[in-house]
Amino acid sequence: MPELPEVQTVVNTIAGQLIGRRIAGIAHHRQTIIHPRNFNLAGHLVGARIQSVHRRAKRIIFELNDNRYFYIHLGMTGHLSVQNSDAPVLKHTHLMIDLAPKSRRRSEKPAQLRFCDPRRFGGLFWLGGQPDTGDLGPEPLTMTARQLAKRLHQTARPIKNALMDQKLIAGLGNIYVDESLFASHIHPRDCANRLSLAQITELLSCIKRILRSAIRHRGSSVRDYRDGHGRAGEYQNLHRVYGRTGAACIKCSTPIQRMILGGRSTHFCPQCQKLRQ
DNA sequence: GTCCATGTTCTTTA
DNA sequence: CTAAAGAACATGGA
Repeated sequence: MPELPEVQTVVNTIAGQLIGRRIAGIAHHRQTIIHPRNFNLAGHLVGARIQSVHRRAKRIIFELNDNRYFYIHLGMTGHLSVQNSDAPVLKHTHLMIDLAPKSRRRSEKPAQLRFCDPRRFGGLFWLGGQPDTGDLGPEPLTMTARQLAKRLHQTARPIKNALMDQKLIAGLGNIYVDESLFASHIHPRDCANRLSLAQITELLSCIKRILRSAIRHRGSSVRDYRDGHGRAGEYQNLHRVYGRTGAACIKCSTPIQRMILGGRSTHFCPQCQKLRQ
């Protein structure tokens, strides 16, 4: 489900409904999606107020009023939304956080933040007082080409694998790496440390343009992804290589090829993205 | 039954 | 030591 644009869109669609609200209770949760295991979630959350909600890489970071933090990762199929407490509970809903009413008006219906995740690759991660776990690379949207070049030149991995590495650059996933490499005419298997500064400058500029456009289009709904209102994104209609195996390249009509790199499907145009090695 | 899936982490292999 | 490759997690759709 979620790469940077999708996670940003979820934040954009739920933050306003959460900020300033007190957590009144935990209605239901499955312990295995809570980290660390056996963490007393209700004991730490109930009574706290949500101060801010923001995105870091693919994580949705919640700041509580007493300077404690946790984040929710959507994994591959996670959905996060604010719903009325009497709304039907979908199968695979693993966490429901009761929100205290915003006002005292009796007409306001009780609401819950709900986390639903069929494959359970996602979860809630308690951070305590330290929001920066130190295991993530820079944000692509604020990174400089020099910064990216320095990091890429330290590894001989294929550029596709390097860009998927959250410690090297944080927030990209399979869709946006493939799309960015196509846009910058770089073969996915080109060695990261053999790319020129000019190529990396172009690559980063494509990454930024594509991510911004994807956020404007509220993410890519290929399969499972929905925003905080349950609404699909639109950027999947603008994919040029991802999921287009065998279809004609939008620039040169050559059939888009698919190969496996880093254990993931990798889509590219063999004509527009020549291997330079 | 088969293969595939927007992610991360751990283990095995080279 | 490094890094590549593979498996694992769990569920569902084509």
